[in-house]
Amino acid sequence: MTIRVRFAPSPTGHLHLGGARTALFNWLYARHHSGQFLLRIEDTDRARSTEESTAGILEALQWLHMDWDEPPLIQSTRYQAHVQAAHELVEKGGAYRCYCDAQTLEQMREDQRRRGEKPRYDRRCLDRPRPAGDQPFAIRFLTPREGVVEIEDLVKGPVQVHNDELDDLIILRSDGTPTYNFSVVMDDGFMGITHVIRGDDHLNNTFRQYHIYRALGFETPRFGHLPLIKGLSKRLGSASVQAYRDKGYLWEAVLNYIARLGWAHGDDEIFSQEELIAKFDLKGVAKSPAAFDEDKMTWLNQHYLKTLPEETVAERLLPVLAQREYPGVAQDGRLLALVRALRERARTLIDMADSARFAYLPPEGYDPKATQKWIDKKTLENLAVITKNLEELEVFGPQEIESLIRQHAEEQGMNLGQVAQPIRICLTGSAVSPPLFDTMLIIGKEEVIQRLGDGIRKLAPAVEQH
RNA sequence: GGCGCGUUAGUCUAGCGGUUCAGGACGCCGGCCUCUCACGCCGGAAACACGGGUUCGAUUCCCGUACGCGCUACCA
Repeated sequence: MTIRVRFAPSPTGHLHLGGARTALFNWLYARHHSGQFLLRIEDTDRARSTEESTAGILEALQWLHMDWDEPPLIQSTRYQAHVQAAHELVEKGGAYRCYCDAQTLEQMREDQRRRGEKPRYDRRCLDRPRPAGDQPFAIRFLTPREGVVEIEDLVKGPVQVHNDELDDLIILRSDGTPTYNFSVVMDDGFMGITHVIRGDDHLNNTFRQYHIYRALGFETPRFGHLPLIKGLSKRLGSASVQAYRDKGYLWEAVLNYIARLGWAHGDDEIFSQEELIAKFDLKGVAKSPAAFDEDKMTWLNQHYLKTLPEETVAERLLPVLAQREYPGVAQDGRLLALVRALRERARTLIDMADSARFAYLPPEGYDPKATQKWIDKKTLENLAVITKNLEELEVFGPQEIESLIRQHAEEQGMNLGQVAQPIRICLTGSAVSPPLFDTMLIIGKEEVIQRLGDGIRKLAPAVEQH
C-alpha cells in the first residue's frame, strides 16, 4: 500500500513555523516511505479565506523545498459531495435532522450545567417526526454512546475515550453548509489518505471523526498527533515563514531547525534535506510541546552560511545586496571574495549585506569611539607613508600588501594592530571588518588609496582638538 | 467543571530498570588563538515537577498531586 499523507492548511493567513513543521513532518513521512504528499486547501470558512493566503502558503512550502505530488485539492469544490453525503447519512440512519435553534440549545446546556451534568445534546430531535412546512434544520451525526474508541496514535501511543463523552456533532449546518469535522473525514476518505499527521489540538477530534469514517464506509487512517509549539501564536505575524526568509534566514537552516523542534535522532543536530528523509521517523517525535528558540535557529543559519558552497551563498546574498542599492553589485569575483570574508562573521544574509557595504561604498562617517581610540597625530603620519608606499606597489596582491604593512609596523616599532586599525577606520569607517588584507583586496588599490587620502584629510581636524 | 494529552538544565533534546551522582546542542560565563569582529579550540555553571508504590535496584514501570496545553460550538 502506498502511503498517502496530506497537509491541510486553512488559507486565512501566513504559513507560520508551526504549520510549516506539520507540513514538513508529513512531507518527510511521505518521502521516507516513498509515499505521496498531498495538499488540501481548507477554504470552507469563506469569510476568512483568501487567494493571497493560498498563494503565500504554497510559496512558503516551495521556498522550504517541499514538493507535492498532486494538484492541491480545494475543499470548497467538494461542497456538493459533502452536502449530499450528509443527507445520505440521514437516509441510512447514521445521522438525523435537528430542528433546535441556538437559543433552545443554549437553554438545554444551561439546564444541564445547573444539574451538574456534562453539556451534551440530549437527542430530543432524534425521533421527532418531521415538522410540517420547511423549518430549517441541521444534521447531527449519530454517535454511539456505548463502548470506547481506542486509537493507536503513531506519536502518543494508545489513547482512548469513552463514547459517552462524545456528542452528536453537527455535520451540516442549518444554512446547508458542512462543518469541519465532516469535511475532513469526507476529503481524507476521498483522497485516500492513509496517515493523518497533524497537530495535537486535533487529538480529541479524532475520536469523533473515527465514527464518521466508519459510518461513511471509509477505512480509518492511522493517526499521528504532533505536540504543539509553545510561544508561536503570540507572535504569529513575525513567525511566518517568509518573515524569516526576509530576515535573512536560509531555507536549509529553517528546515533543519523546525525538523528538530519536537523531533530528534540521537544527538544529531545538523541535517540536510536528504538526511532528514533518510532518518525521519515518527517514533522520534516528542510527546511534549517545544518552545521556539530563535537563537538556535540563528546558530543553524550561521552554520549553513559558512558551510554551503560559496557560490550558493553568493547567489542568496546577491538579491539582498541589490535591495540596498549598493553600486556595482554583480555576481562576480568581488562578490565571491566578500562571501569568503563575511560568511564566518554573519548570522543572517541581512547581517552579511550590512557588513558588505565597505566593498561598494566609501565610509559615510567615522565611528567616533574608534577614532578616539586609534587615531592621533602619529598614526596620521604613518597613514600618509603607508598610502605612498601602497601607491608605489607594483603588484597589489595579498602577499605584497601584507609584507608592506608588517614591515611598516616593524620599522615603527608598533604592533600590527596599531597600524591596522587606523587603516581599517579609513577604509570602512569602523573598527570592525574582515581581516585587513582581505578588506583591502576587495576594495581594490585605487579605491584604497582614495579612502586613505580622504581619511587623513577628514580625520586631521579631530586630531588637532586633542 | 468534564474529558484528553503532557512534565529531563533558561531553551531543544538523548535516555528506552542497573558504571549515567544523567550525554549532546543553543544560549550564558571563563580562557586560548588573533590586526578588529567573528570563526575555531579548551574549560565551567546549569536538569530527571512532587508524593506514594512495584522492584534487589528507578530518570526509566504503575497510581495520585501540582502545573501546563488541548478539546468540550450550527469555528477550522
